[in-house]
Amino acid sequence: MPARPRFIQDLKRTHSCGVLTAADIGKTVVLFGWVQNRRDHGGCVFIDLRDREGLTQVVFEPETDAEAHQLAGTLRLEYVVAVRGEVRSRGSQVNPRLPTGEIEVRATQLEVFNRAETPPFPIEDRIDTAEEKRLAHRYLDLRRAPLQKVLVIRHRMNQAARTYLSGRGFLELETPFLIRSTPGGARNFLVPSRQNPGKFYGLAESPQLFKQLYMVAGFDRYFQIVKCFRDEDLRGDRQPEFTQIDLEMSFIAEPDVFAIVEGLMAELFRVAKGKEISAPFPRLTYDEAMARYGVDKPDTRFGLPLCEVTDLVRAAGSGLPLLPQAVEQGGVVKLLCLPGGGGLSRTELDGLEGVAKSFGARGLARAKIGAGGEWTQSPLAKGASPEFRAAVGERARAGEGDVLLFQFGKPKIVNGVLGQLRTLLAKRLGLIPEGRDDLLWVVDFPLFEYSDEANAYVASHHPFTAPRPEDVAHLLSEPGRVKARAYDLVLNGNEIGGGSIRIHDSAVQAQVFRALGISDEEARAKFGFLLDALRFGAPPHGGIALGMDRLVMLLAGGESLRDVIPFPKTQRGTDLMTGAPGEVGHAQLDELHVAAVPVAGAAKDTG
RNA sequence: GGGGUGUUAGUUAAGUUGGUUAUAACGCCGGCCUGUCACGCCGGAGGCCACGGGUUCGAGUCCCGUACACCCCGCCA
Repeated sequence: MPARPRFIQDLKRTHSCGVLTAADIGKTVVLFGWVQNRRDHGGCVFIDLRDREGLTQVVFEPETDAEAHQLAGTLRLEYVVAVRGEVRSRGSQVNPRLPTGEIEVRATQLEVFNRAETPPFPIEDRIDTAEEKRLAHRYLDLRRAPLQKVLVIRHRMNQAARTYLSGRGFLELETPFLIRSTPGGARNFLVPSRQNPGKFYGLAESPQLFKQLYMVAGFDRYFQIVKCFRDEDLRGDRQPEFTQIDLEMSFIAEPDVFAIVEGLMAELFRVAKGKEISAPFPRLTYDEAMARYGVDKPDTRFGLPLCEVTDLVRAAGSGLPLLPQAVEQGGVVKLLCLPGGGGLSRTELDGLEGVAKSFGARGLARAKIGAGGEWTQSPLAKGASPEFRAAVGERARAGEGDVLLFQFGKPKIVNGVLGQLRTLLAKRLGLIPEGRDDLLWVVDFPLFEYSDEANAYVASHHPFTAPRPEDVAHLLSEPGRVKARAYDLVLNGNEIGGGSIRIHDSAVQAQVFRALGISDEEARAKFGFLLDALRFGAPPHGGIALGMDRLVMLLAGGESLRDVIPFPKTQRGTDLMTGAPGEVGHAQLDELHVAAVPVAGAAKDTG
């Protein structure tokens, strides 16, 4: 009796588990995969075999092959097996929910490559297992089709970006991760240098300076799909290491960057969603965005604009409680008009005050407009004259039954609170149209922002961002009014990219450092290499970086970045699978010339 | 750094006013079953109620603290 052919050595995989159809009936096939499900009828045994492409039903019958049938009885979920058999019609018993539902494979040979312990959670499309448990066994979570689908889309987006940019003269060039720790901006992860006692590398928070140096070196167009590292507190849309599509171009201005990115976004939408988007994208100035939406990344898919009434309050005078005082102190008064009160109950509206406070508000004055234009349920009702109410109503286009939500005080707080309320209410009231995608550019950011904490101006983008030429004269005299040649790309209220035209003139760069309160010596010490580079013939240049993870999340679907990053960290930056970050021994620390300081109140030293 | 929610079997959840042996479903194990695809039927095992204190005759339940996860504010040039 001749030896049976062996799987892998003699019998190669002929098909994946997602492709067989009625057209394949009669073929002998070899499938490899995992046992998704088994239905054992004693006589015949059904197995759903799974690989990354899909599911195929395999049937084992004693009369077809007794040995395979007997072995099939021992199969359990997630066993890794090989099957050889004949593709057969299911006759009238098709499964319309499966792409391969017209056929099944009648097995003539079965081998178990590996058995599996019972998984800690089911390997199914829809599970409600705690994320904590899924992250601890991420390799099992990644077996599930929804995650595999996202990573396939992510692959396509990476491919599309490379193809698109390469086709337009961009070179994919690498930059170091281990760099000099840069002050300001995001906190760097530090890496102690064994060879240089007492010194540290910083992990690059972006390739910013190096891509500029590529421009100085004459590479003209650079791109990279690159990891960035930032040691800041995390959110659902922020991870300590994340990926950017980073690009930089020489001899260009803003419209050139916009055109390239608009084309790139069109490609990404195409491969991720099969959707065509229209370009150019609308442009909104930073000031317009703040005035109308309260944020610099407005979601324009719905209305609910903010409405400023500072001037009306000033004109109305002192009859009103609180408001005029806020205006006198240089504050602003803005409001959000909820048509028909948004259909919210009084209790729900009351609850908004707590929400507003969580966003930094001191309170949330509101007013419901009555039939005669009077204000009710409002602390402002008493002091507001009919004229004031009418003027406010007209400006806010408000009428009977509408509810006005007021904020007054410092613009930053007022805008922040109302801006966040606006998006929250839109979600809660279902105002966001399904399937709509709004892409837009926000431009003319301020070059500097005043930091109360630092008691000084700080760069709002980064210190290498070019000021608008007409503002250069004000750099030192009125830094607050200088606009930057910076731009953000916004998708549905999410910042998905940001960039700028850079400073290519060392004299301007020196002035910016001075405006930021960075002394020549300090600038020399920290960015000497860049200042030098700018003096040796730097071309005009600029670029942008797109947040790849966030893009995948928004285009492929996902609640958080953890759904689109294969091996993500928790909110505290830990990896529940590997246990990173972990403790290291004294010997390792000694070698690095580093000593760990025990945390106050910590349990004990396990060294 | 601050606010909020949660933690009960492998998984998801229930657990009343603090009171007998902590329930259910799915999964798991054993048996039966030749057309299932959420297969079905019979039987069984499985618990440090996150951890540490406290209140009480008695705590899964009440109080305090800790840990972990998630959401939000601050932070993210």
